[in-house]
Amino acid sequence: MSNILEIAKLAHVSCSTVSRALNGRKGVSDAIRAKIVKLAQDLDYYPDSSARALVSKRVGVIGLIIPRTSEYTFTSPYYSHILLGISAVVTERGYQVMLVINERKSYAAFYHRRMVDGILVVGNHVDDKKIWPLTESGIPSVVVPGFIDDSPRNPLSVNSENYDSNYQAVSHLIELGHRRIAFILGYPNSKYSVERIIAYQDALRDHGLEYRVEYTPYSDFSVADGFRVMGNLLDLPKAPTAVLCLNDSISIGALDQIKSRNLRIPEELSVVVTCASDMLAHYDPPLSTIKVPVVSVGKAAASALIEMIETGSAPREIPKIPSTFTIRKSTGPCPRPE
Amino acid sequence: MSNILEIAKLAHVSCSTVSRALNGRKGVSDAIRAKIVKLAQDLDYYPDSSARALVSKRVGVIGLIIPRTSEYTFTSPYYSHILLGISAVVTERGYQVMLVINERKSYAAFYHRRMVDGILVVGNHVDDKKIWPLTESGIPSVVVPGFIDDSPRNPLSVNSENYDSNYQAVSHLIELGHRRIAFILGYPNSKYSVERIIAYQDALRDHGLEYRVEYTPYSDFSVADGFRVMGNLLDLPKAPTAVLCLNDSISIGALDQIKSRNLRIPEELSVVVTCASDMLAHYDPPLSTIKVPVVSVGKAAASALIEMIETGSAPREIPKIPSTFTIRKSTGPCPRPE
DNA sequence: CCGTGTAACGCAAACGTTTGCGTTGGGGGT
DNA sequence: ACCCCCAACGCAAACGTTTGCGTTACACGG
Repeated sequence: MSNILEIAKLAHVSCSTVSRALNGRKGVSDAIRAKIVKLAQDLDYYPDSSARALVSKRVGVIGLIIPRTSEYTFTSPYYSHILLGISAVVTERGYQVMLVINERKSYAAFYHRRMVDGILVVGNHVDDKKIWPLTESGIPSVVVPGFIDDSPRNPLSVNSENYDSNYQAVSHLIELGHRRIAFILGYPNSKYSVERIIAYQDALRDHGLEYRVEYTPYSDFSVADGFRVMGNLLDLPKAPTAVLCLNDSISIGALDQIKSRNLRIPEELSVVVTCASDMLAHYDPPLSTIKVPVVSVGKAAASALIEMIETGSAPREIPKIPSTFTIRKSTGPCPRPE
Repeated sequence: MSNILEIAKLAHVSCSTVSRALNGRKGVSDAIRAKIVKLAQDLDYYPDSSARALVSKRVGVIGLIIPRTSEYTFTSPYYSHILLGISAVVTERGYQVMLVINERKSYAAFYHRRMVDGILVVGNHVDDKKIWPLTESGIPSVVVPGFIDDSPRNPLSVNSENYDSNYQAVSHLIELGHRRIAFILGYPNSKYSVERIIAYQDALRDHGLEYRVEYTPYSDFSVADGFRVMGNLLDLPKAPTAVLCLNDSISIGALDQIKSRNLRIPEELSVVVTCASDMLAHYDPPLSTIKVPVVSVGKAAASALIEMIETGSAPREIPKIPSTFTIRKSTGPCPRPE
């Protein structure tokens, strides 16, 4: 309701002094600063964001693009944890988050209209043609998680390390004697899937095993599809003796399928799940898990974007957030060695 | 990059004419309007939101408060569908959505700083003390879904109709001969739970049945807790012959529990699920369902808020969005009549 | 006592847009 | 021919803040 000029009059100073005092800049004595701060408190003063943005050219808002504002993205534990990480950093750095849900216009328009200082794209199955204009216009922008190819036209991207942990998990199963190891994947073009399938293939090859495509079915990342695909695997003439699941939802669906057939874990079937959340933390038996630190990924992405905004240049290197493979009780010796 | 003045010079008109032309107001001839529009296109002109907001006092943004920016809210099908409805309306009406995730400051501060034109509170387990200042300051605000009590201090709220559909479902089960009917609830203080439990109690009473508290356990709304609570119910000395579940997640957990015990639906146990999403649409057998039109709830809330913003007064009456009870194959005659 | 540096503060422009009011010109009614 | 009205357009203030620059006053060293 009140503005800077009003405070200035009551404090018998100029409005520039009020601005400096309230923004914590130097050039104002402690006594006057205290008086101004108290006055602002009493008058219930709030700075007008629009006026501030108009002159300072910064609005303190980052745009969050969730390409599919659909059931899937909001519902997915993976994405909701990324959002948690983003929220934490953004709040800490004093920014706000604007959801960019109006996809009819280009993403860049939100920057050009000065509604946001930078853009954070969440989701790796994004239409490249809507992404490229961001880098071409020099708009501070980060894509998380990762990106499919490393074209120079793509913005900076942040991802977890996906190769090592998967390699370890597959090696672990092989060392337990398993030869028929399945891996339920997600969408074919997801970088998330690609890195892991390569690790899987490498581990097989390094141990002298053959890669068989029928053991690496795709899914749509959902619980229902995890259930369906797991059923297909178990119906194979040579059903796998061990299975890895790519994400939380697939894991839940697959475990449901296994439970519905009364197969014992790990006596009859070994299971390794990939977890972003801790929804499966209390499963019986405790699950051997590839834990993906998704919250950290979100934090790293937000940090990188804010650094781009504030320094005007891209960070040197984005650290890959390491995943960790932990052996628990859901993986055991192969029941029927060949 | 370019501004209104630049366009004005090139078009040999004043900047007020440019403003009127671009905003579709009358008072500018067709010829000049066309020239200005083309010029704006060529110059890649975007209006500066800050400057516009500064003078017009409207920013075209609504603040979205999700009290728990936690795993729960983002993950829940219920809330994600509300967000879908909100998104649709907000986009259609030309607004943007800002996530209010900085809970350290009061919600009202976002309005006073003119970052938002109104505030939409999503979630009914909200701290009242953070809500009240909204109405007291006359800030356009809507709470969805519903609110616990009808204190005049509370803002406008939007909810689905919850009583009738639940009454019908319970009556349906009673008419099938069931006498031991369980109802897995959510948090005790959720309005969502309260209305439904009253309908449940009324239906029992109207049919001369006794209400037994051990059949109406609380849960935390999650899949895991649905699983746990369903297990407790089935372990009762007098286990129920029919069960209702309050939301999607509880339903999934409860169905998992039933499946893990190999109980046949509906021969051994009748089930009625409450659905906001269609995650359970293809379940076998097809489920008797209380369908809650959550997307519509979100739409109604957003519409009401925008009306408050634009007219300055609260809408007369918010329609209750009706839920519908549909009988399918998961409810059958009571297996062991008493 | 003088010169110099510095902290504290005021002045006023600038940011880009909207909008009330004033002016102009031309057309239509009497 | 006169008056009046309205459409089309310009002028300039206003929105609230930030900030570069100028001014003042005071301390301090020489």
